[in-house]
Amino acid sequence: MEDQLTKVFSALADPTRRDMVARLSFADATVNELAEPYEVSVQAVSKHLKVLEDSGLVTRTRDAQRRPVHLEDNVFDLMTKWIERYRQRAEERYQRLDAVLETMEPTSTSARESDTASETQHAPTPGSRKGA
Amino acid sequence: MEDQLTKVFSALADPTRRDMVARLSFADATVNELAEPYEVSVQAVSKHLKVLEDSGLVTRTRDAQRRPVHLEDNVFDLMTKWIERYRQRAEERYQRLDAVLETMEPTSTSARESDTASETQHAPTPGSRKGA
DNA sequence: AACCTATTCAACAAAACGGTTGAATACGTG
DNA sequence: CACGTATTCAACCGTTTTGTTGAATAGGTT
Repeated sequence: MEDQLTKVFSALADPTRRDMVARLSFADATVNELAEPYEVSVQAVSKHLKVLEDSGLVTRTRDAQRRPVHLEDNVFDLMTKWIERYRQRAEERYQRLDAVLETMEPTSTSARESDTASETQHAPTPGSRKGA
Repeated sequence: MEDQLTKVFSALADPTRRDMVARLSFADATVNELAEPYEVSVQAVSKHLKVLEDSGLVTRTRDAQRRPVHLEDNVFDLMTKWIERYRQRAEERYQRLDAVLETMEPTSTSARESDTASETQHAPTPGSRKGA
């Protein structure tokens, strides 16, 4: 898993991790502090933190044997930009009312221009392949 | 996995799925159309679609033996709301400059009010438990 | 030095994920 | 009706994820 967008989205795809982010939005915290309210081991929380860190959502500084975790707000923009881009496009399309029609009979208006759509990598090169 | 937020985030945590959403923002498409550019089987794409559908990001109508997929823009708001909420809070905190200090010595200003943080469910009740 | 605390590393297991192939099912058409 | 196309279901498989426990590392404290 390379790209940051994937990392950020998967990082937030976990309720515990989202809750940690929520709490970190108020104040930095140590691993132990963060682990306290959850019913999982500190090690598990440490792993969650690693995921968040790898995604760029949090950073860790050092304070003696403690490693305070800090929420990095800038990464959020990455997501909102992605979301807004397509949400807007979908909305526009809806407003123009083509929506329902263009599925069945491309009316020249749009239909086939999905070229620009691909987010950098078009063929996500998955594992093997059907005829492989 | 119950809550929609989790479903939506995990749905978008996959590059292929994000690309499908991107393409669907231009026009509705059938499973086969969607599968075409990728190097995976149609069945795989069908599965991806199911994930997107379960998350509420897309809906499927019926047109003879075809099942056109339509992007449901409204779900995006769910995410942006969540994101904005905490990004804003983190930003505010940064601007007040408490940020660095409050980790080491709670200066009465804030530090412990993470109560409101928890997103509905505080204890995400994971699998078993350490001492179980 | 001996010890306690904070955090991570390592090995392991169960479950989820993403893909595959083969067989259904649903529907239009010669 | 036989057939072709579109799509899904089912069983299976390798990899990743999430959690556990036990041991290691880092840094204060007495």
